[in-house]
Amino acid sequence: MAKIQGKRNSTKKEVIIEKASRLFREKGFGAASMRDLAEHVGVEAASLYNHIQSKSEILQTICFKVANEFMTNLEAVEASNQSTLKKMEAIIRLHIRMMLDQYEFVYIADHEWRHLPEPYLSNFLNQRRNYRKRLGDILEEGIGKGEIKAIDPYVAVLVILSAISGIDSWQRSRKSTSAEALESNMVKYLIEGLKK
Amino acid sequence: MAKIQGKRNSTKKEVIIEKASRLFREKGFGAASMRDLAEHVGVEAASLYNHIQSKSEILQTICFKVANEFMTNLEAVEASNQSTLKKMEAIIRLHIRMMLDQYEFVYIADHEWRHLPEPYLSNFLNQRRNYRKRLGDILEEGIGKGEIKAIDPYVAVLVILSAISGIDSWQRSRKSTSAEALESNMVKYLIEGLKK
DNA sequence: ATAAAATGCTAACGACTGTTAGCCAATTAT
DNA sequence: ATAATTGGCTAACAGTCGTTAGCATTTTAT
Repeated sequence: MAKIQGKRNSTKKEVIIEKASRLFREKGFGAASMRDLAEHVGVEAASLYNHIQSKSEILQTICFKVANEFMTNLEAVEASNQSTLKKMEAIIRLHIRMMLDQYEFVYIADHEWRHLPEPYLSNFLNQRRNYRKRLGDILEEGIGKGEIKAIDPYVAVLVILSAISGIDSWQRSRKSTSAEALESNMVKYLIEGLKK
Repeated sequence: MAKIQGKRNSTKKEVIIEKASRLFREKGFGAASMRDLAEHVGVEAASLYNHIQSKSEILQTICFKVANEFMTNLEAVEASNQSTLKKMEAIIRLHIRMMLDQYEFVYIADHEWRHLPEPYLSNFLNQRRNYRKRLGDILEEGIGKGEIKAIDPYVAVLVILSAISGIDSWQRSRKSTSAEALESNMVKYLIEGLKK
């Protein structure tokens, strides 16, 4: 049975996935070994397999957890009755926040999905394509209604998502740019390019 | 002696690096094996070592080749007498072009630098920090002269570079967006956010 | 033609990979 | 108290990794 861990309010499987996310980001999925991971969890490598089925399963869990979270949020935004600009701002802000406080997970979903085994790889890429398509549709609708500038929606989505995912190279140590300032400045830049 | 290859106007070392760049991008540095690479070059794994010294050396060559190319261009732009907007546009266009026609190399310098061994890793990161700093200085000067909008230069650099590096997820197959259209649309979006 | 250098090959080393088997102790359920 | 389950351990497997040694062949220089 999956019981509650003593210290924290999380199962050991969750601890494993959390530690793994850090390791996968630092070394890359291929270069991170199960023995490495085991050491960080405080256990022998073989013992990991009492909680997970394979190394790939960890990657799958992380990637689809992130994908589902973004997708759920997108659906909420789509169903809302805001203006196009407000919708885009909501999405942009969510992406930035996710990047800031679920950094490891988002990073892996962004950069290590290549190592997903089939059929999960195709599945993941389909979801991603679908997500971007629907973001583009929001922009296109906004253009049709004359709410935003007539920019190529595909390029705009590319720019917005890539810009945010680039926060991974942000130097958290810099005092000059706090998380809040980063978010507001980035929103400003990205939204400004959409306004008429 | 490093002699000229029969077919092409390139040494075998260059062929190895070219094939490796493709492989490193597809599988990641850690997951790409020398035996894999050897097969693509048409040779046994051990024979590679007649032309290179190690797997890491290939990564180093690629990363610093790209870094030097960008740095050289930046110096030319800095020395020029253009307006801030023109300077930024020149830099943006170069980045996009590099991304489009030296895709594999740029991708690796962007994503696989983590696997550089010390002291090359520190060296590379220093160069990158320096590059971004100087891009930020160009923007700051433009703001001081009142040529562009008073945006946070650090964030602007982050957005611009990240947006361009995100072209790696661009679907070349899409007929709807040619390389030229992509470039002009992207420049438009990114430059627009800088204008007053 | 002969020497020298470059480049290929096979075989192998030692280290490391993800994962499984089998056993034992601790915890939980009856 | 006893049985059942969970989760830890050690040992090991079969495979792959980057790399080196030693030898053979081809190409270049003299």
